[in-house]
Amino acid sequence: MSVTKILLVEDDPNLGQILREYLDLKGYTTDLARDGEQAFRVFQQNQGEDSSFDLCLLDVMLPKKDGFSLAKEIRMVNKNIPIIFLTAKSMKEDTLEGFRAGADDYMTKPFSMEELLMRMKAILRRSQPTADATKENTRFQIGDFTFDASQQLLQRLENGQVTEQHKLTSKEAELLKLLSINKNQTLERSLALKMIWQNDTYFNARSMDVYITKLRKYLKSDPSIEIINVHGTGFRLMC
Amino acid sequence: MSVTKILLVEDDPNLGQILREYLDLKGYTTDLARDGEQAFRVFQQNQGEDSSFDLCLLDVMLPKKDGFSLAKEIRMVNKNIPIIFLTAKSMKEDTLEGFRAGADDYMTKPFSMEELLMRMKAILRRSQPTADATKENTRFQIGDFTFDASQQLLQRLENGQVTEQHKLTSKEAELLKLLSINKNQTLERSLALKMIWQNDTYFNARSMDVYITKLRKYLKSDPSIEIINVHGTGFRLMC
DNA sequence: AAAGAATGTTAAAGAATGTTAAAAGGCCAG
DNA sequence: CTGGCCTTTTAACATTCTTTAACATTCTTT
Repeated sequence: MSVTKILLVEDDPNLGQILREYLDLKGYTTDLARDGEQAFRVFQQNQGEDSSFDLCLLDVMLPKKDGFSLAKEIRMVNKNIPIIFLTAKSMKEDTLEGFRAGADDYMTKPFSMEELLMRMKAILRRSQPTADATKENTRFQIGDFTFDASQQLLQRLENGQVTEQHKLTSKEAELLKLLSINKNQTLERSLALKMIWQNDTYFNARSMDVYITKLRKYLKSDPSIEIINVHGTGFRLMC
Repeated sequence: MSVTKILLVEDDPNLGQILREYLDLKGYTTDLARDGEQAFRVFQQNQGEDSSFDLCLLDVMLPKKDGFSLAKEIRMVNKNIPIIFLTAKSMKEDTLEGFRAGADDYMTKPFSMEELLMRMKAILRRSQPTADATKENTRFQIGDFTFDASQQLLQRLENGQVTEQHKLTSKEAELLKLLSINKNQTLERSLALKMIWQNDTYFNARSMDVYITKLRKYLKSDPSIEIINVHGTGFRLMC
């Protein structure tokens, strides 16, 4: 990884183009997306490859999907990637909300491109050493179970012996993966729906409930594992 | 390293004291130095030990040795420690110079302490790979009862035997957790409402009263436990 | 002591979730 | 192309959670 790749998401064509040119001039490779949904598609396509992004610059106000939601989804796929918000709003609530979503920094418009560059460097300097931790984790430990998300395989191991094994369907595996990433934390319903079913509707939500029941059955043999419901919010995998 | 240690360098006694108290309140251990030379001495003395600092907050304008020079010297001793500048000057030249000296961030006075905290957390999260938000304290002792907030499980133990067990709902658990954190202190109604129900309205307050009744029922079997009401203020868990 | 507000308690209503089974959709071998 | 098999969605019914309503009691103020 010699070239640093930036995902820039900005709907203002003017600013987007200028920033892109500036960053390219400074030796970065920049991909520019115009809205939140497009951005997430681009991000996912590049993820895991040799060509995955090193840093995200996200406008907060975007068409189709706002920057904060986008950040949450990106972090779901890659927990470590640095994220900087570009925002016209300077209200405290917003900045705090942004940091909660896992931002590393933010810039309030209008900003100096030099300062942006300095902040990017400060963050990249810190995140480079961990760069290999960026590689996507597809293996999870869940109580006695080992779950390989890419193989969609869930195995129970008791002193080295495989005592139980389930081949999961794609939907089962995707849901269990999201739960595993957020182990011991609440996975928001709407987030899971958008990640797996693409949109949050009543029927998809019911479908998800059916899958929760299935996962509970698979994991039943280890009583220390539980998928608990947080009423009105989502689910939490406890172990 | 369970406690995060901060080196705070600020010559304004007022601001220094306030910041220190705020950070201590938030669970950090803070050392306060008044000038650049003193600061560097304190830093060196703590370096290398188990008790070395995790982050520096440096005022730029300091007696005896300015913040930028101090930062350079500190970086000489420890290349990785995160540094945040506190500056009254907002001129671009200065901020750039600061970043060149190896800053991770800077705050222009006057700033919000909350925002400072958010930025500190963003930086610490990245520099402490082991920081795991899942492992906060969630176990409480309430009379004969043990309450695990993350598992939402309330058990009565009598000489090692579980004689009673309640799986709490999310709302029940959140409320009992707040009460437990403030054990033998008054938990303010409006605080609990904002934390659990997001806003303080008449109906949410009544809902909370219903939950208080439920918790009292769960805890009834140990007469040494009481949830008392402080009229017009809130509730207190006594035991 | 009386009035008004705050709290205590129970029950009912409505919404969310749990679970099972049947229907619909997709894929592949024959 | 077509029947069987697997996956996913929809339907139906059961259960649980939260809020709201209603009425009782307690507290504070006057």
